[in-house]
Amino acid sequence: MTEENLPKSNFIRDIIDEHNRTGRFGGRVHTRFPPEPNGYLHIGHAKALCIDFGIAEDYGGLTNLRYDDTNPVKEDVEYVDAIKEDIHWLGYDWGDREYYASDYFEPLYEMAIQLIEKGLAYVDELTPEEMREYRGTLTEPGKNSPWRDRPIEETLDLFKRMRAGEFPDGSKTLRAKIDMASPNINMRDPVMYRILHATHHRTGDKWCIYPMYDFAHGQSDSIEGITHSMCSLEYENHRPLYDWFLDQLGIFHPQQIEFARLNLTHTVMSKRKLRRLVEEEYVDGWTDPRMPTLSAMRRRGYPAAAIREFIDTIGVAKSDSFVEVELLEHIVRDQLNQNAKRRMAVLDPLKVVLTNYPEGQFETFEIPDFPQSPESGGARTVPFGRELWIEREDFAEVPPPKYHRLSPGKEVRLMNAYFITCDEVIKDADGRVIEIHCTYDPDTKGGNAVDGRKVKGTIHWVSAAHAIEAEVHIYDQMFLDEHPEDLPEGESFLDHFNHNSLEVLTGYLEPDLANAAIGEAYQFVRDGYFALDSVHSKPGKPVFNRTIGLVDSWAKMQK
RNA sequence: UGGGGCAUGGUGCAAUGGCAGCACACCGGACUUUGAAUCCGUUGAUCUUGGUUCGACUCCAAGUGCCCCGGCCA
Repeated sequence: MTEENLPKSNFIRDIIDEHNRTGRFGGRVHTRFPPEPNGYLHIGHAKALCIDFGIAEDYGGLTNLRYDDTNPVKEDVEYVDAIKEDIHWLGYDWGDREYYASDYFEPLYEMAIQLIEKGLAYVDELTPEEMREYRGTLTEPGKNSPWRDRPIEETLDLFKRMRAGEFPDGSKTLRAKIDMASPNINMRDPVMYRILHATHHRTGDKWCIYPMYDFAHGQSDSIEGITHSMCSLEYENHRPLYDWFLDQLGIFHPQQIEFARLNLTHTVMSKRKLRRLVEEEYVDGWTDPRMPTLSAMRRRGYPAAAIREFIDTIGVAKSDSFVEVELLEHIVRDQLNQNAKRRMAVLDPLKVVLTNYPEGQFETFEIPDFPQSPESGGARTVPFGRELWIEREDFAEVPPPKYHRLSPGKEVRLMNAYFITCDEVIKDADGRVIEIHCTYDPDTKGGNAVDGRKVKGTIHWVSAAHAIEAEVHIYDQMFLDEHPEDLPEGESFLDHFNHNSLEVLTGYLEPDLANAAIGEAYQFVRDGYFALDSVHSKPGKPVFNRTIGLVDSWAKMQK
C-alpha cells in the first residue's frame, strides 16, 4: 500500500483503534447508515455514507442500511427506492442487511414494557403546551408531571390501551422517568412514545403509537449488533440518553460517535430548504442538476468516484466547517479529464466560409477520443467542408491584446484540420458580424504545416452541413452568495436564488454525438464536460447538461 | 441551573511532547494541435494570556469567539 492509499487518520479511526486495543467489541466493526425516508439524499448524506460504509470496509466490517422510519406522517416509500439507488451509485452495498426501525416496533414495545415494570417510565397526560412549561428552560430546572408517580400497574394498563387505540392523538405519551432537573434537557423525562393514528409506509395501520427517535435508534443499533454508530454533532446532547436506555435495558451497548456534517458554499443543504426549491418550482425537481442531491449530481454528470474522492479529501472532524464548492469542482474536472471522450461542439455559432475550398466537396478526419493519449485506442470520424460553424467568441474584428484566435488577416488552426486565414468580414445591416470568409492552406492538413510554420491559436469547429442540433443547458451556482443561509434579519434564502443559474442554448454538435449515451461523459473541447440529460433527452432530440466548465484562464486574464 | 461541543494559512484536513505538512484557492513562470491538462515556483496558519517542560499545535489554568440543546421531528 502506497502512502496516498493509506486511509487518512481521523478521530473516529482513533476511537476504533482504541476499542480494538482494549477489545471492547472483540475487534469487530459494524456500522449502519440510517436515512429517514423523507427526501432525497444529498452530498451531505454522502459524507455520512462514506464514513459509515468506508470505515467498516477499511476495518473488514459490515454496514447495514437501516431506514429510520419512526414518524409515519413525514415518511414515504417514494424515497426508499431513490435512496437505495443513490447508495448503489456511490458504489456501496449492504448485502441482505436492509432493515427498518419499523421492523423493531414489537421488540421496542416490549422494551418499553420492561422499563415501565422497572418503574422507569410512565404514561403522562400533560398537553403539549403543559409539557413545554413543565420542562423548564435552559437555565432553570423543570418540574415533575403530576402523572409521574402514578402506579406501575396503571401505566402498564394505560400504555397497553394506548397501543390498542383507545385514546386520541396527543392525549397521552409514554415518558422515561429520568430527571426533570437535569442540565441536559434531553434527560428531562423525554417522550418515548406518542399516539399517532397514521398509516405507516410499512406497517400500515398496525400501530397507532410510534417510538421517538431517541427510544428507537440506540436499541435498533443494539439489536443489529452495531458497534460504532456515527451521527452528526447535534446528537452529542442525546448521547447520555442513548446510553441511558441501553444501560437500563441491560442490552448490548454500541458506541455513538458524532462528527461535523458537511456544509458547502453556494448552496443549501437542509431538506426543508431543498424541498421549498422543488415545491415552489425554482428548480426542475429533486434531480435538477443545480441541486446538491446525489441524483442531481448523477444527472448533471458528476462521476460517483469524484464524490467519494471529494469526501475522502475533506476528511472528518468535529469542528463546524464550510467546504468551498471549488474543491468538489476540481475533483470532478480531474476525473472527467481522464475519462471524458473529446468532441467538438459550437454553442454560440458564427459561420465561416472557406472560399478556396471547392463547393460541394467534403472530407473526413479521424480524430482520437483522447488526443493526449491516442494510443488508448478510440477515435471517431469527423466530416469537414466548405462551410463551418465556429464559436462566436473565437473571432474578434478588433482583437484585444494577446488574443490568439481569429481576426482579420490572422491565421489560426482549425483543430485537427487546416490552418485558415481570415480575409473578409460580412456584416448585416446593423453592423453585426454574420459570416467570415477565410482561405485554408491545403498544406496544413491534419493541423501541421509542411513548411513547419506555427500558429498561436487553435480553435474548434463543426461542419455546417453535418452538424446536429441539441439543446444545451449551462449551469451556474444556485446562489451567488457563498453562504446563502447566513442572511440579515427578515430575508429569505429564496430572495437570493440565482435566476440566471440555468441558461438554455442550441448547440451545433459534431455528428458522432448523435450516438451519445446516458451516463457517458464527454468533453466539448475548449468549453467543458457534458452529459446527456436523463430526463429531457429524447431519441433524435438530445439535451446535454454541462457538468462543469473547463478552467478558463483566458477569462481570468481579461479581468 | 445551565449543559454539551469546537478553535491550525482564504477554505478543508493532518501533525497525538521533538523540523507545523497535504489538498483546494490565490499569485508568478514554462509548455501546449483544448488559453484545458501537465510541469516548476511564490505568498500565507497554531484564538489570547499565563504556566509545566531542554522542548508545547499537543499537557495545565484562566479568558475570548463560534456552534448545538427548551418538537408528542430526526
